[in-house]
Amino acid sequence: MKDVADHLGVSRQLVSLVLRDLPGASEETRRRVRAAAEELGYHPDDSARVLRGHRSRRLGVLFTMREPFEVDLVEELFAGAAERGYALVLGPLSAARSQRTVLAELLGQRIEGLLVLAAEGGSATIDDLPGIPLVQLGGPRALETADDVRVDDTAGIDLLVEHLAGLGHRAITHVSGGDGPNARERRLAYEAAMERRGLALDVVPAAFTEDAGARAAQDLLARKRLPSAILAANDRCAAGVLGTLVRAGVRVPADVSVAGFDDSSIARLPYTQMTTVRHDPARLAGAALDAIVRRIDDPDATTVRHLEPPLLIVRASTGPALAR
Amino acid sequence: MKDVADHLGVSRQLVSLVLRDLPGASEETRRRVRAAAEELGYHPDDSARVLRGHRSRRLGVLFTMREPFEVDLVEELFAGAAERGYALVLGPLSAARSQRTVLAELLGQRIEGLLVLAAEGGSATIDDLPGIPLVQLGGPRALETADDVRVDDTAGIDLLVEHLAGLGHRAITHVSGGDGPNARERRLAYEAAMERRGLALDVVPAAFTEDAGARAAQDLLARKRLPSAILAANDRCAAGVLGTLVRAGVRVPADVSVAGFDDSSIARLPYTQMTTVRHDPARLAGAALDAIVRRIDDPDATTVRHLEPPLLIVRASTGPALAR
DNA sequence: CTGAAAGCGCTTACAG
DNA sequence: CTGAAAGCGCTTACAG
Repeated sequence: MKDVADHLGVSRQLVSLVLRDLPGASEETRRRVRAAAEELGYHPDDSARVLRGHRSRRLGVLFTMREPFEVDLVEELFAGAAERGYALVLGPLSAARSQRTVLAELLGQRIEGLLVLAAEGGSATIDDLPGIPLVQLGGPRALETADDVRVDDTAGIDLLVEHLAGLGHRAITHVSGGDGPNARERRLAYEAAMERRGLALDVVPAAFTEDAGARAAQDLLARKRLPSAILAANDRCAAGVLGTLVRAGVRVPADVSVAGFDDSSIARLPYTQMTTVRHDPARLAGAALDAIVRRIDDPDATTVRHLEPPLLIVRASTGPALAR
Repeated sequence: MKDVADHLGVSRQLVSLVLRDLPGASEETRRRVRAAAEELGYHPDDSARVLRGHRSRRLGVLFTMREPFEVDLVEELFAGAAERGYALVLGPLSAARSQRTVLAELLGQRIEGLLVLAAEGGSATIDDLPGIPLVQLGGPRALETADDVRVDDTAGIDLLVEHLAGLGHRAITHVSGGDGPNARERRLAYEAAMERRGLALDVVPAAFTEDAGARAAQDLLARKRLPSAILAANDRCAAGVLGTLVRAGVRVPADVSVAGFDDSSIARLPYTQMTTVRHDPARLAGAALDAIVRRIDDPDATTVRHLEPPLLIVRASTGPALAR
């Protein structure tokens, strides 16, 4: 910073002012300072800024890079955090990097709040968080006291059952998410929606992965008769079901309709064209950021529970039921 | 740190010593210090450490979270960097975050070296890097002077053509990666391998995505006659080809064999079972880290060019050619 | 706008 | 092992 200041013959705090967009410098001076910083390849040292300022203006994000929908959310969080004057510190979880390890790294970075997306990570050990605010974005609702932003699972499943029943389907099987996050809510919503219509329940336990969907489809293929429609716990699972059925010579949707949940990129592929339910990652990210900023500003604010309404997306993987 | 020291009645630098695993404290003392740090929920401030030390021991990574193989590499980089005493600072690229923006963030974190994975990002503007070492890990070879670690594309394509020709295939179509990174190398390798065997070339330009593979498959389906085998530029593209063919009623591999490149998770799905070529992400990550650490320690070291040999993985998407 | 000063939480070096 | 000191690159507050 001194180099930039000396280069222009101005003071260091003038440079500091300009680069932080604070008032106290003319337009002309700002332009010159910015040009000089650019020319000298100067980048302010984040460590020094954080160390000196009483606030880091950093938010930590616990998530899984392998989950496409979590990556969608993180992209939106980047944009939303910047708008609100915060930087994001990524804490990607994996088999080799436990929640504990990643959390220690984030705390070493002096984050002011934590966004927990990590569906699989579970928030089990998160209670030893040293008093910084935490917002759960989807995933298991581990902390009753934390702010919480998530999709309305029940409404989403209702939309899908309504859609399938409207197409004349009565034998609708749910390939569930097993023990996964939100799996229970979705299964219960399926059961309630079916019972409300007087339709028989059929649940095949699986998980939120293509592999689990493929295994469930094999189980269904081994039966005397396939269901008329299959409602999978999420898109990845639905893709496993669909891929396996198609390779076994079953026509989708002529023989069986298949629907997913999430509207992730996998649902939009030309050979998938999956009917599903969309929840807008930008809206979810915005709600989560609003919640955490609010909590940082006022630790005693009342707890937020945001339920995002889903939207039905009808594509080519569902069609009218066969009369039989 | 002072709190921890006072809690035990020891000095601050004793605590500092122990937490950095330096010599100068007894085992018993180390145990007590660690226990007290744990109890008080103390996490050393990374900003202070970096600011004070003359080295950050941080490495930046430019990559794309949506590319499964890049995520595989990043996971391995985390482990490898820790072994070598470095921390990773992630710089995920996306439509909303340009290379310039992300690079500025990484430089603000005082990274000592940069690993560029970002296949799509291109290293176009990277020449304005202020003198920190850069290693390219796959992707376009933008900087002739930089260390470079990548898969041996030519050897990989050779293995696949050899495999298909050995199964009796003669009409082998290459669905290419178009303008994508490494696409040209792979296409040239295909052409050379085919010509060496006296086989006719057939290249359908596409890209490294499922969508592009699906479009290419539609083009092939519109022809009077399908090729006997299809060699796609990568697994994602091959999955698009395979998914589209299967939905059109083509049997794989009975009617057409399909092969990919990368051995990403998509190739291992039960309804894909793709023959492909594997390059070990752990080995690639290790080579890239060795290169960057070497370059940090000795900026004048000779340029590294690491070509990782690939391994043929035969699965169920390829089979004997039909006699016709 | 400038100039001089303090201080964030550490690490480093040194005398004891 | 302790104690006292310096300093990393900034931000903040203040008198001019």
